[in-house]
Amino acid sequence: MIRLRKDAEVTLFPSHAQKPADFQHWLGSLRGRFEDYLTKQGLNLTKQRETILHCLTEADQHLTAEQIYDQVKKKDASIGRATVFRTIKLLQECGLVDEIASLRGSAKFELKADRPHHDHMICVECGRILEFQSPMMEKFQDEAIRKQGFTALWHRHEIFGRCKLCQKQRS
Amino acid sequence: MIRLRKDAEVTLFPSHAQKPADFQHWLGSLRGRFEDYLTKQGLNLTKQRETILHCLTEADQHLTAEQIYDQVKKKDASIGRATVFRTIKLLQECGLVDEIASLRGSAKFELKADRPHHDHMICVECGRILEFQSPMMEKFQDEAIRKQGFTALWHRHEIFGRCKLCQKQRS
DNA sequence: TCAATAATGATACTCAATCTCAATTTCAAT
DNA sequence: ATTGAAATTGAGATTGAGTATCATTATTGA
Repeated sequence: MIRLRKDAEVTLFPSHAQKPADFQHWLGSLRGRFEDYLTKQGLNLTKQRETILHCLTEADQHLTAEQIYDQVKKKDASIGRATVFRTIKLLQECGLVDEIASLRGSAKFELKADRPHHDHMICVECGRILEFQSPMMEKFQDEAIRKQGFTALWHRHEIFGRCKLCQKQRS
Repeated sequence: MIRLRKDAEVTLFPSHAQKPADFQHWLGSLRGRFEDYLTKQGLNLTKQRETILHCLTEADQHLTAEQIYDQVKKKDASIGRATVFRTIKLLQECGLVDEIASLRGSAKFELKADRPHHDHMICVECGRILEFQSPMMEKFQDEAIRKQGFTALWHRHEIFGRCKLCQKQRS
């Protein structure tokens, strides 16, 4: 028999993460982590890659690659689309960025950085993405993985439906 | 404090579902459910749609639309790709088929029919899809949905990693 | 029967994402 | 600073899954 504390069940997150108080320091530390990873791979932190990371830190919502590209062009119009895609992939590899499947079409991305793992509810009406966390859910997931003898690399848990606001507008 | 029975936690499924003993009866009942849905929508159960459903009942693994198309052509070479895509969509709408995101590229589909809800582990090496079920995980998920005031329509919970066999081959 | 509607298959198209490749930049070792 | 190897880039071509179009065929209900 497993016993659970009721208050440990589920936590809702605000719809987009709050920026750290010391933004510059935070940005610097992320840049450092990116550079460490690149160096380890024999790659360099170019100004394009820095610009793209910078745009992601400024975003306060989940963005598609195209939306990131639009933001990037405001800072440096010469950066190409391919570079944005390539850099997002690098950021995923080093664990700084997570991909979230959008309803249809292009994927959306979020800066993971040091945020705790969380899952998503995606509104099929307005596209809003809500975040939640449930350590107990993770616990049972891990149990399934262990039982199966599987080695998990990453996972996605996405609930599609209608958010509170869009339900109101319907009725 | 919530108390859980340890044996209610996690169930693993065999990698592909077993066929019901009375296959013909099962197929007939699925055909009936499909027809009911179509009729309700003012649509007809054509021989093409019947053939596609039939192929899905015979499959013993998760298939991409293209793979379903290949199977369908063995039964009736005149059926077009578009019809396969359209029919899969109809089968999803009436709850007979579920979509599973594959690692990359095309989606995979499985016949849901009366199988209990389950989630998937997807091996990034060999593409194998393993199934598991955790009522408790669902419970916490529902709690998050309730707290958020969300109305869930469907969800996907997919764990990507390496299966037991592919780990062995690596070491 | 026959008009209205549904369904089909071939093909053109869309769109995100990836690939190619020549040109440029960066780095490490002189 | 110079140089050669390797990394990086941007433009544009390409891929590939899925969708839209549309003329033709099938089905339905009056």
